[in-house]
Amino acid sequence: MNNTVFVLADCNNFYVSCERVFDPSLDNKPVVVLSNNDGCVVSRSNEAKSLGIPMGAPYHKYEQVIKNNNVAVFSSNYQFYGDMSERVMDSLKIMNNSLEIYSIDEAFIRLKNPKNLNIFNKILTTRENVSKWTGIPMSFGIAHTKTLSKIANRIAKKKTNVGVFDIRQDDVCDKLIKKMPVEDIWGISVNWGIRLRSLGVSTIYDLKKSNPGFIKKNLGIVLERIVYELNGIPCLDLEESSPKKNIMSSKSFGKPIEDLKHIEEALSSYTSRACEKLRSQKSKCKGIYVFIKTNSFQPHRPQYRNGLSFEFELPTSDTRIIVSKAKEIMKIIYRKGFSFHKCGIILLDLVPENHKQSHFFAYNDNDSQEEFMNLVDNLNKSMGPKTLFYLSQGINKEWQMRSNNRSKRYTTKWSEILEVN
DNA sequence: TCTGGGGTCCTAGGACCC
DNA sequence: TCTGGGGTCCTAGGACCC
Repeated sequence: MNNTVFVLADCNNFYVSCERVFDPSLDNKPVVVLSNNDGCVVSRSNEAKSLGIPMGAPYHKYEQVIKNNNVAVFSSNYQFYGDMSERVMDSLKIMNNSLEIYSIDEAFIRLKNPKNLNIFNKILTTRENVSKWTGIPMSFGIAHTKTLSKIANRIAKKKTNVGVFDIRQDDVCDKLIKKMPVEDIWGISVNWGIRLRSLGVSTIYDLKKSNPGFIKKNLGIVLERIVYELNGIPCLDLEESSPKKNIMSSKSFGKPIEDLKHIEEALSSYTSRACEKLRSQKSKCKGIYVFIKTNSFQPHRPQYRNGLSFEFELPTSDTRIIVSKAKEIMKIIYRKGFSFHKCGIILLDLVPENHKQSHFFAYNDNDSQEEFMNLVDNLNKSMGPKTLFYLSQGINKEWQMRSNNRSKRYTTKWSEILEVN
């Protein structure tokens, strides 16, 4: 048996928990947080889960249940959640060096040579400290591989009071996973569940006992790795922060839009956001992909979708260059007479910003461009997002997303700081 | 009326080469 | 008349994740 230990740390009902930190009257009450545009339910308190509101449910379908049960409803407030996430991750980092931030509310911790350590107690302390420092409740799963730590985490969340579960004992593990469906594994969803079941594999234990070669032949290398991981043989290591390879920014509009001018405004705004992210990870992009689509949830309406990519002569992170090219592409893919629902941009093939592959013919004015963009970024950082923005993003914003119940940005905006009376 | 947004990795198949 | 086999690279699309 290998000696490395992986711990998956996961925030409980993260967005709801964030809201509760600044409004304790929400404790023990049903609470949901909606996606952008108030579209779907993306975070639920345990009380809301008990009411049968599923993850990802369209809000409008559950509006009645929500009203009847006095469920508190919040629009998503990503500035706030992002900041709370940073606090949680920083807390984890103080206590554990090897950390992989896997998503806004999850991180893997790797403990090397943990022989002389009482891991369970160490993790209990970690959990207490995060709760004390940030107010966010977490669950922890301890195991020999990442895949098993995910399973341990699920058990910690559902079946323990302390929020920590160690699954390293083989007999303990086997007993539990005999009762768990194969779809409870990280990386196995409905589709693969169906194929596995057709091969006679229906529980996690069944998959653990499968022949890796047979699984590889029938389902590919990803599933084969999972079989090894279930047996305590790590195939996945910590992936310490690597820069993104693509950056996307897209949103559905607050209402259907036909006018090219409004679409261009929205696109400018999303592009500008994508470029900020690009520069903040110190990258440039070699190309872009721009797309537009009608609402596929309304199949009786005329449907249209299109997208087109473009490659720059030189990698760039200049908002002005990227916005103007994105708008050119939009003019090509746009068609008059459709009600559009969403558009977006993906920045492709990102390279480090100092990777200056000079092009013999291309005009190169990088330095003054970079100075200008830095100025804009710094100003927006210190004075608040969108202090300075491009006129092409529009003023009236016909396309602005719906966000009717957003809480205050308690931790990132002075004007919205919590007041105690 | 109202169904999110942002990622990663793998595979199959075509183009091309020797 | 005969028309291989093996390799690489690229891309689109599928599957998964939170």
